[in-house]
Amino acid sequence: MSTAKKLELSPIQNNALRVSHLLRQLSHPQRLLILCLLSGGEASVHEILERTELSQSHLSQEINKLKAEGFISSRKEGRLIYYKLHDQRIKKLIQSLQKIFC
Amino acid sequence: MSTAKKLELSPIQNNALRVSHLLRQLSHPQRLLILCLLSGGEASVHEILERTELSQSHLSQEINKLKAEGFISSRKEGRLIYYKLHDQRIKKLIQSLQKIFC
DNA sequence: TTAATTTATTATAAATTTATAATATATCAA
DNA sequence: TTGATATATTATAAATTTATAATAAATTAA
Repeated sequence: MSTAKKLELSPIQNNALRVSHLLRQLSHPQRLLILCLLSGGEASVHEILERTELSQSHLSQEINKLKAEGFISSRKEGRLIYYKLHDQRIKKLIQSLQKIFC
Repeated sequence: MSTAKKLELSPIQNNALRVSHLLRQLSHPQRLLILCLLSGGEASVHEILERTELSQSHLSQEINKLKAEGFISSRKEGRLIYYKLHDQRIKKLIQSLQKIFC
């Protein structure tokens, strides 16, 4: 049903939907910050925790969202978990944002 | 008070806040579409209405938000109101998005 | 084994955003 | 002046997002 509805959309509407959905993830300050940090390379959850202003639990949830979207991927090493950017388009976007706004 | 809090933030936190806030505006499909349309040049509310999937009232409200953020500006001509992109950074961002995702 | 550390999960309260309906205002044409 | 058209405003219901607290699970060190 929602699939059918999506298929009815014009290509432009569809693009707007796709891209806006993805931008929603970047529209939260701490999530954006996480992606910026990771654009500089891999980091453990603990390292990210120190550089964002989130509680442990909250950070974990936000990381989950980014992972669910396929933006980041993880690697386990002992009891640490390292995350890194997984989507090249997101990497490009972060770079564009830095170029334009920072 | 909230000002004081903002001043306490590190420059990086501050950037994340600024930019995420602005991305929030682009993270709504029809708002993003409006900006994309306007990146192709001026358009009247009525023209925008025909190319988005919003009610008249809803469109007006969304346009208001974009205007309040300084993303777009208006010009009145008779009973029509024309809007156009007002922020060069937003224009650049829309172009980047199109390049990366479309 | 026990305790400490690192990360995830679940439930939920609080805040914000989105959408709808009703109404208002301004401009023009007849 | 009246009616039609274009746009804005206000109130508010509904949906979504964000944040907090409590708890769980996995790993390592002692």
